[in-house]
Amino acid sequence: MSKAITPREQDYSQWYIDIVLKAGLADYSAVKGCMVIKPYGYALWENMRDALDKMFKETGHVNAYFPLFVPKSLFEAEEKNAEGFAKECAVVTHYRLKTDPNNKGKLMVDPDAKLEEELVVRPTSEAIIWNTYKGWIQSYRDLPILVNQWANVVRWEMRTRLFLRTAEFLWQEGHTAHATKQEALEETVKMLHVYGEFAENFMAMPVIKGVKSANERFAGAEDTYCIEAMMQDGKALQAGTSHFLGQNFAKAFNVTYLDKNNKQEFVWATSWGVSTRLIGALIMTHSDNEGLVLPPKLAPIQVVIVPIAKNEEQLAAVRARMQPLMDELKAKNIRLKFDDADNRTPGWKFAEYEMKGVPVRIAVGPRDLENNTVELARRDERTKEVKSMDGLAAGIEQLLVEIQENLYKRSIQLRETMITPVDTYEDFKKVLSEKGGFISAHWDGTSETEEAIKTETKATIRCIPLDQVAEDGLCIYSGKPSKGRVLFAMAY
RNA sequence: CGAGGUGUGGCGCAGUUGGUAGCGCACCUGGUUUGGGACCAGGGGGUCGUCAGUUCGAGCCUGGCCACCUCGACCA
Repeated sequence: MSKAITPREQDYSQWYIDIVLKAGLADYSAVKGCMVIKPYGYALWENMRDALDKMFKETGHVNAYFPLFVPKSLFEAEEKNAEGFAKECAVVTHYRLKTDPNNKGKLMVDPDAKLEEELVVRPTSEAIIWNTYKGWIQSYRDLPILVNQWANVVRWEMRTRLFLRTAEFLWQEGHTAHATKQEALEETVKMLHVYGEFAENFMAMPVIKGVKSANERFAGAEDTYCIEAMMQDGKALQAGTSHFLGQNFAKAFNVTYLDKNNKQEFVWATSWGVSTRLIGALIMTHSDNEGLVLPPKLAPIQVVIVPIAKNEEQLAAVRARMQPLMDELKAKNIRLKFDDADNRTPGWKFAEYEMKGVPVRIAVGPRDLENNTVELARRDERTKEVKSMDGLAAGIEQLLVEIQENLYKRSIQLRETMITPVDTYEDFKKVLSEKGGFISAHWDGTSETEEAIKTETKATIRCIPLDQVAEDGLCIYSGKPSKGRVLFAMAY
């Protein structure tokens, strides 16, 4: 592994790629656009997944699993959804290979094994799930259905980026069914807040909650709510979405229930999801030129102990001295690694764990054993100090909390500087090209205006913030009246 | 899909006028080391992306093909 990563200032894209590869999160694979998530990256995802899963269950959801394949006839049932995804669907047409008679040792698709009906590899699961829900729902007593699934999906993207947009990715998708519009709307917003809370509390990543404009809405949704995060380079990243699907899927799949008055009604739906893209968001929110920076709540390793020893006896002495501390930390459920690998020097390990974003590092050597101290280093601020071994476990526990808070504080400060209100299109273009970030501006509410701005500047409306203040103004583009500001940005 | 790039040991790369493959890191052994990516000595490991052509001889020349990456277009 080479030593340096490309500095952020020099080439942000390359910096990001370097972090992903050199921190050992993921690798390129033999398949274009698909990545291998390596153990360290997967451990990070597992921590995210576990925290989210707990939050889903606390809000009454249960997990289930639906098929990877969606028969084409089901996939196309909800027209807007199908159209929206059609261009990026992988399709299974055959179910068998055979040896190629003209090419020894090679296989070919068996033309006799053509499927009667093509199977779409799910880019999202609304279709297969709503086809299933049809059989689950007869009465209002069957509602609500609050199901989530952890799964992989495939979207055959032209252009991929590690974690941010891969052809196959891991995610969770919640699919709920409700008796009333009101309840479905409440669910949509509730899950948006779950995502917001996860982003802020666990990822230490500030997000803006809002609603998508019609142009950016999920195909098949009545409304798409989202959390939008601001990356260090001034580009926005959609970090999670929660969709109010109305009765679109219920109508497409004829999912109805009998209400208390024995009246047949269509079911109301929501769906919501976050993906491994969050790992990309995490990287671009906190990391620096030394590598990854991870919030303690999600870090696979929260504390690493690097022993410094000239020989086996010294190593044994360090280990013995650290054992009580390690026991204490483990009792506090702190994820810990004691790195006694003898083929790496301490200096190498210091650099390596900084690259991997481990929040707290402890170095202990003979000098410390003598003085009853350790060297304690924190990744977020890259500072280190000598601390007494006495009361260290509690101090470390506190430090992890402090680092978590500091990362959030730091990123929200940066984010605040990245929201710029503008009142003219000239200023809009100027801020966009010179500074980036979110631009808060008046918009007349039409798709035409949004489209025109996108064509001219590549910026899109990231969201209409939920906390938008009522303010009369004029659309920066059309000059028509507007009742509040929306957020524009260049986006990933 | 457009532009560019790259394919040589696990990784990163070099390879001159064509003469039968090398460097750094990593790995193995031994020793010295270890407080910010250690050092010495010895050692193992490569059908040079693929197919064809030119040639006595191809990593190198010619042509085709394939793969992956980057940037852009596209993208809920």
